[in-house]
Amino acid sequence: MGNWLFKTEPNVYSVGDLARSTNQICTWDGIRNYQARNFLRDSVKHYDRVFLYHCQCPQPGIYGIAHVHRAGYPDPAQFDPASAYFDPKALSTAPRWYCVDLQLQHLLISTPLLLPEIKQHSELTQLGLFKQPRLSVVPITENENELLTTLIQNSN
DNA sequence: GCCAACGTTGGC
DNA sequence: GCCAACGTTGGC
Repeated sequence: MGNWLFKTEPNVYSVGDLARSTNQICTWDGIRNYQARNFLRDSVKHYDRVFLYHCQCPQPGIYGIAHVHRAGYPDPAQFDPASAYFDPKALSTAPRWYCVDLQLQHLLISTPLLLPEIKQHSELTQLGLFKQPRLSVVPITENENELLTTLIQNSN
């Protein structure tokens, strides 16, 4: 069972948007970075746990927890000329980009785990969030998962 | 808006 | 395949 942290800009897509969608399920599409693509295609599995992180906003932090409802499959947006995520070089026979479906488990909008608190914990300084700040899909170790979960439970 | 880090592109 | 130029990311 894997654990992950996915970043999103709430102006583009937020945990609140996910909470309002049908069955609280969404397609996590539009990832256009090869390392993140490889994770989505090869490593993110059904029922894996995903911490949802809001970035590029006044108070960056974890605003929700989801699980993987459907593991990696070709991102439909790459084939859609009307989509901002359209990729003319992607072929249906050779997709370039992958997505997963997420289902929301815990909405933390009113009690997020904010970045300054995450940074206070020395055990979390090795988070992929900090080691690979450009990556929007990063793995979380089991120890990190447990600590993040405890911190989130304590504030809820 | 700034800036550091780092990914991508394209000429050679 | 190298590498300079350029683009993107994300905290502040």
